Amino acid sequence: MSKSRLKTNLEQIAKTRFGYTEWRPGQKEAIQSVLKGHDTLAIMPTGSGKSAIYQIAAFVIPGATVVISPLIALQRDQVNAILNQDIGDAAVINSAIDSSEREDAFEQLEDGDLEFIFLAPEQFNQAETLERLQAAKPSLFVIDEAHCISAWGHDFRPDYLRLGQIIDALDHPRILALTATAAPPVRSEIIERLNMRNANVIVQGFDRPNIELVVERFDDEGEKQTYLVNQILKVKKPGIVYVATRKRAEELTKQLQEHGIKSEYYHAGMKASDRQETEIAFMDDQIEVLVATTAFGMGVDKPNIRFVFHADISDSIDSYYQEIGRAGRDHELSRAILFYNPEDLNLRRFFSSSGQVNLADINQVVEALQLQIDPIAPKDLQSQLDLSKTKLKSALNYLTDAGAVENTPTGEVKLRPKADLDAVAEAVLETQEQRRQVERSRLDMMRNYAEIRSCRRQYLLNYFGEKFAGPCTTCDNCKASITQDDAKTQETETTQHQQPYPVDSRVKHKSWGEGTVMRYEGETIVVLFEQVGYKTLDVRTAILRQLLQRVKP
DNA sequence: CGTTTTGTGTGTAGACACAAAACGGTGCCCTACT
Repeated sequence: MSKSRLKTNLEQIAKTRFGYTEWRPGQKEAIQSVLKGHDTLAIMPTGSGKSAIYQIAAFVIPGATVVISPLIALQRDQVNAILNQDIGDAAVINSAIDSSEREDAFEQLEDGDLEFIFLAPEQFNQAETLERLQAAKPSLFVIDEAHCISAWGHDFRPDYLRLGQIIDALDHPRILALTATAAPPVRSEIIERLNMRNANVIVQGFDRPNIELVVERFDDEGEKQTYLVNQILKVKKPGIVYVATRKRAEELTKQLQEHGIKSEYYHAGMKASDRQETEIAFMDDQIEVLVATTAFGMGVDKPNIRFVFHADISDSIDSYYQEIGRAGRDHELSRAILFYNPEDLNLRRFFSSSGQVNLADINQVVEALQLQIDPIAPKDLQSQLDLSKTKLKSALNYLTDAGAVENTPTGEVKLRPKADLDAVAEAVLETQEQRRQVERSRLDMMRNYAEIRSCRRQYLLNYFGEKFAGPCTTCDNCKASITQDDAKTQETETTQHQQPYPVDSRVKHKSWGEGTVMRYEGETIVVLFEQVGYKTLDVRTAILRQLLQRVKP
């Protein structure tokens, strides 16, 4: 197929099947990358037609398409969207699907009558799922919301880290990973964990200039709450307030209702039916202010959200940007205010170190594995242990990374014969400690955002690897400095500071080990070290004291 | 780390002080019970 024919075909398909009159930025590029045979990671904002990328690619490439999606509700939405178009049949596989429907879906997939099959990574805990997909020989493997690999894979949903093995066991169909938000280190992890080959990364602009960025700082929790409620009363609605706990969600909602605001809360402790009802009411403009934990938001694309407030700080810039990005999809002016009390960092620190495995957990798993001659399924192993399913899986992932455990494609595990088990346990704990450090440093980056005096938009965009010199004129810091007339000269100076270590180059620090230069912030340089996470150094000191050495990659 | 719940001691009835322990966020899945 010649290039021009491919182009014409794509345009025709987009027009006739999807009703597209023109491409949105990055869409065609991503589709062409997949069609040319590249494993592709596409990072594009929600509402920019990410779904159409895999739908069109799947339509053009012969053979079935597997779509991994984290939430059953999202899977349902996607299937419905496909069934409303004339691009093939689609089905969902999950625990609510009974065995005959499941059987039908697999058979149709194998016979070529089903183009799309949607499932969560946990489905591969049943060996049958992989076997049936192997028989269907899918040609395209899509991972929607791919940042979940990095965000959830290490503790909360460890099956996300096994997707690479699944892909290999399927003889490596083309991979298409999609997400709205992924900073450079997250991108690398997605590529690595999925065993992507010849990977193409397509990134669309991150800037959302219609969202005003503001941080209000408090040292007294009571003052913060009062001010927050006042701001909610004043601001244009509808909007979302993110809080850290379920209890705060319920309390704040009650308070807002007493002020006559149409407010409801949303968190994972609610009945599924109530959650759904609340979400629909919010989408339908029947709720003015939704107070929610992080449970709310994935897949939500409501155009007229006028504000996203954070009553408690997020655990990372990644989470924060994703959450505020739900505001102003209609490109109208919207506000993102972070109500910052440094004490709130403690709860985030607690969350980021929970769910870890300790030495006793690891020993338990290793000892149980030593008694096994044949590979065993984790769920059979669990009955012999005093560990939650998630912790066991997480421990097994760490043991696999340390080279002590071998995984069969169907997910059974076996101890490697010659492993030095004490050394392995130590290595696992060290890897985990490194991860904890990196998580901490991600929270530090979030704290920096809250405390920074320069352009907040510049800080956010640079975090995602996008060049933006600032000032933006719509964040609180830029607005404050416009009145002071030195703002502009200051900014010019910052951008002209010396940058002796190129961005993306490798450097070595004598106590922090090796890392990658992420960005410059004024007179400081930010490096992401594998072992200790993000660190900010003064550029001049770094040079004078030779703190950083350049390393060849 | 901070807040809330549960447990202990006192000294004989109920309450009160204090200490210790538990809890705090994201969702698949699957099993046992209505």
